[in-house]
Amino acid sequence: MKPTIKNVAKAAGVSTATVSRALANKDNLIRPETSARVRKIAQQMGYHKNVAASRLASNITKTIAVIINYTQTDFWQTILDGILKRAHERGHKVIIFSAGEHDPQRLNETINEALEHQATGILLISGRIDHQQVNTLSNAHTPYRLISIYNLRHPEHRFISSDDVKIGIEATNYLLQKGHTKIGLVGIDHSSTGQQRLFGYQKAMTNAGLIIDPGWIHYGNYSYENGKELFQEIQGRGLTAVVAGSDMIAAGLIKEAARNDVKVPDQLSIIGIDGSIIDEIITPELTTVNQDFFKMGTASVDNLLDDDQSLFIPTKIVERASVKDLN
Amino acid sequence: MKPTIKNVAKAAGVSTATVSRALANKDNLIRPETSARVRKIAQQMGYHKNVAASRLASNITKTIAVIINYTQTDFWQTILDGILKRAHERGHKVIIFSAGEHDPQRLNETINEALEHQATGILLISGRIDHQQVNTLSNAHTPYRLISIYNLRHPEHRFISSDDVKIGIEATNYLLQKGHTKIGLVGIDHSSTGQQRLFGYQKAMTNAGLIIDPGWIHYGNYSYENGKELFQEIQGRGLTAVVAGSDMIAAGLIKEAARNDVKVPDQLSIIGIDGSIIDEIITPELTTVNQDFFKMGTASVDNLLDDDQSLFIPTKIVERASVKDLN
DNA sequence: TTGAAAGCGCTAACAT
DNA sequence: ATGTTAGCGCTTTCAA
Repeated sequence: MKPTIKNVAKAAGVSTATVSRALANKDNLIRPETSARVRKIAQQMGYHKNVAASRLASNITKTIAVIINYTQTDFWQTILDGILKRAHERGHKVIIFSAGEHDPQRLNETINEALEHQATGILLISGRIDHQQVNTLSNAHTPYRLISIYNLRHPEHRFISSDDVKIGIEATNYLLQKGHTKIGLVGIDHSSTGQQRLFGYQKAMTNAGLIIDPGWIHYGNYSYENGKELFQEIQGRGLTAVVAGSDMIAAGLIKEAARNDVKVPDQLSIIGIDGSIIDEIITPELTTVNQDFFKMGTASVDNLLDDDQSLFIPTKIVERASVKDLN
Repeated sequence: MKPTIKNVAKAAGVSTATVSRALANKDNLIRPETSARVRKIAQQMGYHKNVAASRLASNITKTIAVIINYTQTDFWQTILDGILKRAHERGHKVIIFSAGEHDPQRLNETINEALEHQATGILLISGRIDHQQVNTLSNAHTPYRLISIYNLRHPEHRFISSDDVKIGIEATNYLLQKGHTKIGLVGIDHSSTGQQRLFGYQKAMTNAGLIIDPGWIHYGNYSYENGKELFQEIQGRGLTAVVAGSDMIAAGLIKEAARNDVKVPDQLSIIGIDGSIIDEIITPELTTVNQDFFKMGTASVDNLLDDDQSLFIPTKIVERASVKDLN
């Protein structure tokens, strides 16, 4: 049986209150010698406080629950880094719940688990979420923020995200400025993020007076494998440039292009949205648009704890999106 | 104020016991209509059970705590995947604690946090750990397993790991069979893992009757950046082949080799230990030794819950370590 | 099938 | 500086 505060109290010949004080380092409420002695005994017994009981009694948690609904991409890893750092700075613990891979049912369960933990607040990192799930969150009495997903028609759901419409516009404009007119969009998904990027792409093309051939747009799941698969879709359509929905899609496209003797960027320019740690590793030809994911993490913590409004993390795409020697 | 079970009970005109039964789906102890009615009311109120109180009262958790002490490499991600899958299959929740990056102090705190959570057991994924930390774990009254780190001199500390000595031997043998005699070992660290790999390398070289020049061995931290830095260390030593301590190290070496007009594998053969998702992406020249990290995750859960002995995850290095067109 | 009540391990007044 | 005690919100006998 695990030792409880009572066992420690008895072993030390003091009351449970004294043990509690000693372990909580309430130095002004306890004699240093007593405190030290109690702590030593507790350690010897291998005692660790029962956080459930502690929380129940004190009603304070200082814990941020993070839900990761992760996909093939690893963009959440850097976000999590940012969250961990800032949360630690602000004296909060972070507890992470994983909701499997794109499984709505499990995401639902996981949201409930997180809610049950009575955390200070919940951060949900997800590429996709449905109505019911957001409802569960908003009906509960726990502050939450959606990271990297938003719907401007529902301003009541606070979010922290990159401005995907802007990203779509800027990535497309970048290629337009290089003189391209037949530009494809490959590998976006049907979620909020994908749709906003699509919207940005359409806006930029239309602004430039260009007509988009529906065959220039191909959906996917942001993964490397999918990038490879999608390469054949853009063949034989006269495209000279492609906006890839993610850096992994771009990597897959480039890989397949090489296999098919299509020279990048001479015959086909590819610009990838979303940078990650593999930026430079993937291939020398590709440098990706790097959203400041880390900052997204820190901002999320601040936004949640300070109860601020929704926030777009500015991304300086064009400056960073240097596809080297592109045409 | 968040609704409690009392509020729900009052709203439904029943006792708290009935609410508890309804929410726990104890179908044989409650009339279906009552149960349904109570659950509906609870949902309308946005009620979520307080998991702290629940655990305190029932004294069951069915939760596995995972501590990630992550480093520059991302090998833990696949392990975590395996853990999540198996834990879910076995009806356990997983709660993840992050211990920052190679910070002994924080790792210590995090171990304590995990211990306080009264989980069924603790899985610690780490490349390095010191004596004090393992002590904390073993003195507490919670089962634990060390993942990917072990010390054969301390059989009391259960682990799940690849057999790094064997990996070192096989990777070196692979190059020996190709006819290399001047083989370096680059990027291993001073931890258990690194030392076992070094031991394997030494054993293989000695077995082959070769003398190791101390200048052939270079320590590092398994990261891509470090791989690039270490390239200069192996220059001008007459090496024809290198065992890289990790796939990221190998990627860094290859990148720098290219910058220095050293042809891989014609002038220098590089074999990387540890595969990860970036296997194929990094460069066509490199395919890495892929330890079955996912299996390591699932095995860890089983091993912990079934209270089995320590376990080496078999790795079929040679079959997988095809460095294409190498020499 | 439901309710009353004890108690899980801890914290925080309040008392001494 | 330390002890006593009343809960925190829930589950679980035991009774009805």
